[in-house]
Amino acid sequence: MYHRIKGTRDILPDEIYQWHYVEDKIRNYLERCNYQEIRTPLFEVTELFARGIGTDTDVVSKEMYTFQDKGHTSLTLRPELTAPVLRAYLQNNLNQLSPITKLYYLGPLFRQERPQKGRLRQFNQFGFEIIGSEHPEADAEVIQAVFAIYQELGINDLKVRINSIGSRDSRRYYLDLLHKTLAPHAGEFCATCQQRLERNILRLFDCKLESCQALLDQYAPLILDHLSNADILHFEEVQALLTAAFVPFEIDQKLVRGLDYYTRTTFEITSSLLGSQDAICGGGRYDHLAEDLDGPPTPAVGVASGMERLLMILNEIQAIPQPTVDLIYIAILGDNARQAAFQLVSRLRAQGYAVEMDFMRRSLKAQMREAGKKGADWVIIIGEDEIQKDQLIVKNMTSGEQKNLQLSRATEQLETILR
RNA sequence: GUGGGUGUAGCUCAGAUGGUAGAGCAACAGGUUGUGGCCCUGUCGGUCGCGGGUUCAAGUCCCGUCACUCACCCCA
Repeated sequence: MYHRIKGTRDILPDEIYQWHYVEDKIRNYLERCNYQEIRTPLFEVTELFARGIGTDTDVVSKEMYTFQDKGHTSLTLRPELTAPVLRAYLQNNLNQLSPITKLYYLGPLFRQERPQKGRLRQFNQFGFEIIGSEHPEADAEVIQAVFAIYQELGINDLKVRINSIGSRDSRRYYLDLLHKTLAPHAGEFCATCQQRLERNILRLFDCKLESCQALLDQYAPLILDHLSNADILHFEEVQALLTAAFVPFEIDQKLVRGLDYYTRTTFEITSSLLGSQDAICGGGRYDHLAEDLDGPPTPAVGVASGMERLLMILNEIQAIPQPTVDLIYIAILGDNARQAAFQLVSRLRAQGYAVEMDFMRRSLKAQMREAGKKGADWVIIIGEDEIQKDQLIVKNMTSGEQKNLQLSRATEQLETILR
């Protein structure tokens, strides 16, 4: 017997309605914001991710599913969607159609990590991007919109954290400063932090060790104290806009995101209902990604939200309504009734009804049980007797009432009963 | 990659000190002749993850291995 590979999931029929429900809600809200859907390939040339996300990031350095195709091109199953979306935006010259483009997506991503709660190797995200605007209202809309989607789905206890890591220039200045300040104390940090100090200094803030955090509190300059005036202004306006839109948030100067392309605004929304991986979405501004991908300078901001994590929360708070079934079941008795029944099935379906008939040739009792189990509202019984008398029986499964109708005029007569 | 937990019927789980397995639910069939949901009865269903070892005897002890899971790193 074959098994699913590690970190993947089968979404079975009794769960799929949840996905449909959530996807509908997401699409509905995003289309109210006038985002348009985009679908890009599941794999891309490896270099797109290496250049877009950054070779030093964990995602690129150790989590990608990379392989060679027969033309010896290195391909990678997409580990995130911002870079592919921007690639598509540039390649198809969407910037020629309008200076501003709002895109959303929904689909699977792949990262070869050790699976755990809320973390899979193939997982789904929805996300959206505003490409073309450098202004804080774009940042604010992205945060406001994801937050609103969660609210419409019935989730309330969420924590929105925002930060600004500055434009590239002021960030470079800050990183230098940070390094200069901390280097003399390097020996006091834990082993991994010592590596972070040299490789990816912002990650120091992620360390869970109290000793390291204490050192940071003592020595590290705070990023917000070292941004340019323009950065500060931008960040303040984002905050003002969020406040105006009633989005609660807190500033977290230690919020650092793991992808290199971010500039200025970064944010994350977390839920206490998830496990240790508590972020339901994350995003930010990436004003230089277009250039990094050899396009013209194009400011942009976006967010990516985990579908599985979203569903975990919704199940936890039981916020997904049961699906409604709307089914007519046709019970058949005897070989002579089968053709008439099958004909009725096809007629009723053509009229728009959901209809299913018995395929097991079992007793009427068993067929009724089956109909009940499937949640059928009506059962139509066609047996040998009925064929003889040009009749059929319609039974209402809720009230238990049943009526005889004329088989040859079944479709018209049913119309009035089934409504 | 590192550490912890778990692995017994389709599902959820019980199986003290070792003596070759059970329950509930589900499935299926009956409870009079062609009618569901409740109730009752019965039936089906397991090489106890896999491989070694100890023992007269192992689901139960030991070793190994695989899988799942949670956590670290990082992220959705």
